[in-house]
Amino acid sequence: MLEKLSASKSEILDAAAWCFMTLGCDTASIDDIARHLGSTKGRIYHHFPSKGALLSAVQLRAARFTYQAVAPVADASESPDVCLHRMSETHVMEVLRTLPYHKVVLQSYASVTPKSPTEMEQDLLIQLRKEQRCYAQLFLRVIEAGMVQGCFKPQDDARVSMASVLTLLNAPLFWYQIRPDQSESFDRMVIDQLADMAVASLR
Amino acid sequence: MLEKLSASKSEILDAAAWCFMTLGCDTASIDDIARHLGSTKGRIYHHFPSKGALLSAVQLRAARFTYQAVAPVADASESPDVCLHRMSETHVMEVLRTLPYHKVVLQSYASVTPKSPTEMEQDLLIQLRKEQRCYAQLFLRVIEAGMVQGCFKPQDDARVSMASVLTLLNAPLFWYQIRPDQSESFDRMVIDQLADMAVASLR
DNA sequence: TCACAAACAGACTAGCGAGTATGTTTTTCA
DNA sequence: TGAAAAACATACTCGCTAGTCTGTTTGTGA
Repeated sequence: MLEKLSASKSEILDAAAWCFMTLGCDTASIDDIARHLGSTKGRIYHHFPSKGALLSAVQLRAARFTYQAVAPVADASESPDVCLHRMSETHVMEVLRTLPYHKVVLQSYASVTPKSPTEMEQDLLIQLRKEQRCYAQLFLRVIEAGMVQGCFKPQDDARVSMASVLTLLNAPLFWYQIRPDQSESFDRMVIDQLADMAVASLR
Repeated sequence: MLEKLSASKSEILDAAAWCFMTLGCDTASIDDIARHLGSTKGRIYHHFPSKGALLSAVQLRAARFTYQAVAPVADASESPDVCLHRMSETHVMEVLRTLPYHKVVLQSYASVTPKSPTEMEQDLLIQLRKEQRCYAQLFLRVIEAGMVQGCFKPQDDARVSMASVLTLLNAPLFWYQIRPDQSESFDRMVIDQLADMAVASLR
């Protein structure tokens, strides 16, 4: 779960996430990423066996960013609505901090069927789905607890509620722009408003 | 706004939307779409000048599907929360009905920068953004009205609320699967639940 | 300091896919 | 009914990119 990655590898992932975000996962070429690094493809293919593996590594890292941030604040002994509110704040905060990674995940969420996936790339995809499910469970548990305890309105399918809430919390991926004038107050406003909406949507 | 399109052109758009959805906008080739139609690229290039134009046409049609469905029920003389609830129901219903088109929009929402856009493709993109903004205005107006009248909680930026609500209503794009056993009741459940959540998230 | 491996650079190939150019069929209409 | 245009089919080109192969540099440990 926590394989440490070298500085060079991490740098490559950052560049890949950035290029995938701005150009699109398929449009961005390995040469684009290498150029953005100020080096050549030799460096990339030395660390990653294929483009698909590189893409999966970016997505995997995105999932782990949010998991490592949110898991510590998912305290089951607390009131579910309070707990969900802090989880939501933390999630949005982390998404804004590591935006390129999550925009890549967003892109590849739509088209689920790669054309000719390698055996190993298939395994990476399975691993990715597993960790994503694991992360979603954090939210599902607190939402179900809230429905049982009565602070959330009971629904036919709590998984629909969970998925919808997570989508709501990821809404900034569609319109948030990284600007030079990183207005701290704007971020704070977005975080608060989305967390409020997430909790309110379940009442 | 309402250019009638021939039966053949419409059929091509359906096939393109399907292939773009299942294979991805960039992965799906013109030959893939032609094969799915039981014909060859000649037919497609006779109706559309380029792949980018075809993609834009799909996205434009998606925007018009929802607009034509929702605009009639956006009654400003009504209570904003009631109005938003019916708009939300209608939106989700239409999205589920024309799912492939909207999944294509979802995909191309992430990567905003095509590599070398033609002059004409640029114009199509501008036209598309304009109609999308126009559709979003329908929701923005009723949300702002609700905040003024007091049935919605006032926020710093109503546009953030609007964008988040629309994202929430599009949540099925991430997990809804077209199945042979189109359970009508499941659709109804999803529609109701999402519309409820959308209105509740603003209180 | 020397061997050896890791970490790259640079040139090359092979295949895929967008777009084109031209032929063929079908429809339309005068 | 005949000619012209629309609606396709087929064969081809050409650029781009993933992946490879072979050199070259930089650390690293004995």
